[in-house]
Amino acid sequence: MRKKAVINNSPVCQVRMQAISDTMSILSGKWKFHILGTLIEGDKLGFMDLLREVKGIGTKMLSKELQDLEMNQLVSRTVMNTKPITVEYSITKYGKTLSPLIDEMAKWGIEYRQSMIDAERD
Amino acid sequence: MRKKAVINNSPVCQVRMQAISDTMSILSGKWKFHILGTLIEGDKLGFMDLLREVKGIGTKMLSKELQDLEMNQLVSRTVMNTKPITVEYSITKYGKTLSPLIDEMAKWGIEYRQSMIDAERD
DNA sequence: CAGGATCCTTTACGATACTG
DNA sequence: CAGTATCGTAAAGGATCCTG
Repeated sequence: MRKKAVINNSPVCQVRMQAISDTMSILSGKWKFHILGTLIEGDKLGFMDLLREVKGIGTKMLSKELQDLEMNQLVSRTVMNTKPITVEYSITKYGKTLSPLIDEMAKWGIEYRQSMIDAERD
Repeated sequence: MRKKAVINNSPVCQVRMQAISDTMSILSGKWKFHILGTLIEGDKLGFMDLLREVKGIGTKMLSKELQDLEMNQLVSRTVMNTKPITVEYSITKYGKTLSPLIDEMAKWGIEYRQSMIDAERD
């Protein structure tokens, strides 16, 4: 009878894993963090503004990702009364609750780059 | 001449975006956070242990993701001197630097669930 | 036990053209 | 301007079988 590795599979831990999955699925894809980051920097941007700022993205992806984010209340979309019509996207109050997470990602990434540079000099 | 939205595209900001991309690409895919989370909870797990703990994953994905993580120094792999051979996977010291990020993901996900529940009762 | 090889499905993503 | 529609490619992921 072999030993079985026992890890912490308490309810708390299951909830944690589920939470991580939730977060990941909401922020999944290549562009969401970029879009959110951009909107956090510069509040109120038009579709074309985002297309320019989020380097490399196309209209299809931008449109789709914005819809996802809007559905999850992370960004708001306002159609302006102009002609031709313009739209203003901005981050919601709720979307701003992602700032600590985004900051952590940026922080870790920066430290990662640094550790790569350090490792090169040996 | 139309107004152009000006956002913060300073070098600092570019670096930040790049850092976020780096982090994402290292932790990309459906399973990396799960594997890391599991290894942080229960240090020293065999391949089969992980296969059991990371619910839903198959051998191919597990194997591939572990290799990715090992390549980035986030987990270590030790072949034991047994027969048949067994392997011990564990999180590295460097891998543990991801804890704050993982914690943030879990935290946000939990709050997200709660906000969904709250929104339901209106 | 640990994992590679193979085959297959599905999803993500991208380029381009078009519309109110 | 702000998208949608269409088409095509590539990558991700999964099921199953096989081997040292």
